[in-house]
Amino acid sequence: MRWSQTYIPTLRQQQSDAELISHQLLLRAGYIRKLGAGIYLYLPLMQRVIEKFSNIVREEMNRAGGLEITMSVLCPAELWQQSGRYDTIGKEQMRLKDRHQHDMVLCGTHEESVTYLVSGELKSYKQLPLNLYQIQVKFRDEIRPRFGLMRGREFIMKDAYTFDADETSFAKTYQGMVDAYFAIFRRAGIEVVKVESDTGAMGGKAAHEFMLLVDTNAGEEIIINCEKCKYAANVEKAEFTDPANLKIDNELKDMEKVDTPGAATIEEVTAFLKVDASRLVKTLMYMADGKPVAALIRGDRDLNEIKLKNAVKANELEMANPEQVQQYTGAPVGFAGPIGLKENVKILVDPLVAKLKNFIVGANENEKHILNVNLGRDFKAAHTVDLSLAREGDICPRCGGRLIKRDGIEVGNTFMLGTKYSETLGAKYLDAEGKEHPCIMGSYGIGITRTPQAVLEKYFDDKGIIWPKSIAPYLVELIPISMESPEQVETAEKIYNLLRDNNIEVLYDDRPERAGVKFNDADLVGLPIRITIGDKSLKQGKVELKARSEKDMELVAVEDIVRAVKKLAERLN
RNA sequence: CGGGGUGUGGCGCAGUCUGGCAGCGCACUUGCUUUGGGAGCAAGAUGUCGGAGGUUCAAAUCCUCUCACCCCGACCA
Repeated sequence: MRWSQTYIPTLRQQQSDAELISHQLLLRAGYIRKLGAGIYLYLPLMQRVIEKFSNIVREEMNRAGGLEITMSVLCPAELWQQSGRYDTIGKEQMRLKDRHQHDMVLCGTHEESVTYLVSGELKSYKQLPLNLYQIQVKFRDEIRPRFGLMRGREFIMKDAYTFDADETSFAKTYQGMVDAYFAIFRRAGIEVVKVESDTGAMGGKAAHEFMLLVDTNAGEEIIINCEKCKYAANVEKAEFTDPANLKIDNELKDMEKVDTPGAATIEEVTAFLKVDASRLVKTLMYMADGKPVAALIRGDRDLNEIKLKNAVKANELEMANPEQVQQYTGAPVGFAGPIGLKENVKILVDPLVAKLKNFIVGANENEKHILNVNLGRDFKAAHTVDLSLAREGDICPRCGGRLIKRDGIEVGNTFMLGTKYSETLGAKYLDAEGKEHPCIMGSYGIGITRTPQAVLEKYFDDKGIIWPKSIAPYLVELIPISMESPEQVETAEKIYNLLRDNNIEVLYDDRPERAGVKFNDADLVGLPIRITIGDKSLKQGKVELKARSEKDMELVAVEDIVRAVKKLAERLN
C-alpha cells in the first residue's frame, strides 16, 4: 500500500483525554478516532490489525473444533425474559423498541440467541458436542466508558458457545478452549495467565479469565497469585489463608459497653481503646436487592463485595446510606454492631470473625462500643461465609506460599455455564436410552478490539508503537529519503514490487515529506521492519534494513531484499 | 446517579476573574529556498466562541436553563 493512497492521519500532539499509553498511541498513530463516549471508529490501519488478530482467533478456534456462525446483534426481548437475564443484567443492556413497539435488546453477549438456535435443531446425543462461535460486534451501555477500546460501549468480541452431553465430555471441551486460548494469545505476542474469576451476571458454575499482566497503570483488574504454586485468581474471587498469628482468649469474658467519644472509624477506635485492629469486628451495612444485610469483618481486613453479593444471592448490592444505617442500627455510621439490630437485618459473619473470642463491636448507639462480644453467646449469624478481600502477603490456600498482587487486563474469559441456559431455553437432547437431558454449556469470549490495545501496553517506546509481527497492519515500511531523487524512487518502486510479488505486506511512504517526518511517522505507526533508501547506501547498490525493535541496521543489496526481510522477520517477535 | 472539571478554526490551547477589534502554536493552501530524524521565509484560507434564553449601548466573558465530553466513585470484558 502506498501511504499517499491510504488514510493514516497521524497527530503530532498528544490527545488530552487519553489516559492509557496504548489509547494515546492508537489515536496519535492514526488507528482510531472517537465518535462519542465509548464509541470508536477503526481506521484502515486498525482494520488490518483487527483482521490479523481475528484470523489468528479464527484459525485456532477452527482447529479446536469451533464452527463459525453469525448471530444478529439485535434480539427480541422475550428471549432475555425467558432466561431471566432481562431483569438481572440491568442498565448495561442497550434496549430499544422497533417500529411496532416491540421490545428489543442489542446483545452484549449471545447465550440466549445461540441456545435458541440449538434448542430448535438439537435432538440427539449423536449431534454432541457442538462448538459454535462468532466474531461480531457487541453493545454494552457501560456506565463509564474509558481507556479507548479497552472499555467502549461497542466492541468486537469472539464469543464461542459449547454444548456437551455430560460433564466428562464438557471437561474435555473446556480444556480444549483453554488450550486454544493460550495458543491464540501466544501468537498475538503476549503471555497471559489464567485466573479463577467470579461468574457475575453470566451465571453458571465457575469461570476463568485470561489476563495480561501489566506494569503500566493500565490494569483494570487486580490479580492475586501465588509465588510458589500456580494458584491465581481475580481479587474478586481470590481465596486465602489468614497469615495473622493472633492470640485467642480461652475464656469468654463478660460484655462491657464503653464510651468511645469521637471514635467511629477503625483507626480512631483502635487508637482510643489502644487495641490492635484485629480485635475489632466491623459491621458493614449493605442493601441487597433492597433488603438490609450486615457483614461482619475483622477490623484489619477489607470486605470483598463480590463475595458478599454472591453470599446473599443478590442482583444488586450497594452500601447502605447514612439514613438506612440509622434506620437499621439506630445509630449514626461508625457504631453499627451485630447486637440489637432491627430484626429483619440478615447477619453474615466472616470465618475470621467466627474464630475470634472477646472481640469489640459497635454498640448501635452513638459513640459507644461493646467489648468482649462472642458469636453464638451474644448474637447469632445467618451464615458464616468467606467475605474478606485477599491481599498481598496472605497465604496461598493451595500450597501455603505467599500471595502477591498484580495488575491485569482481561483479554479473554471462559465460563462453565452448566445447564442454566439449556434448561430455561430448552436446549435438550435425547440420550442413548431415549431420556431427555439439558446440555452442559460453556461460553468463551475474547476481546478482538481490546486485545490489540492491551498488546500495546507491552509493546511501545518513547517514539511510538512496536507491533509484534503477527498482528502488525503491515510487516514492512518502505521509506525513500527523498521523493525528488529519481534513483531513490526507482529503487523504492522496485523493492515495493519485489516485496508484494513475494506476499510481503508493505506500506510504502511515497509522500513528498522530509525524512524526519517519515521516520517519526514510521516509528509512531510501529511496523516491525523498516527499509530506508538513501543516497549514501544507494551508491553501493544497497538499502538499509532495520527492525523497529532494534537499534542497529544492516545494509542489503536490492536483489537480496526479499530474503533479508524474511530472515529478519523470522528473528522478530 | 453523586463529586470535580472542560467546551473558542482540523488538532492542541490562551482570552472569561475585571464585558469593549476573536488570538497563539501546529496542521492546511500558494511561491521561493531547503532536503538522512517532525525545515526556513513570504503571502493566504479557515470561527454560529457547545446550544437556547436573558442582562447590557456592547457578551467568548455576567445571569438562567440545557447539551456534550473528561476525571474520581458505584458497574464491567
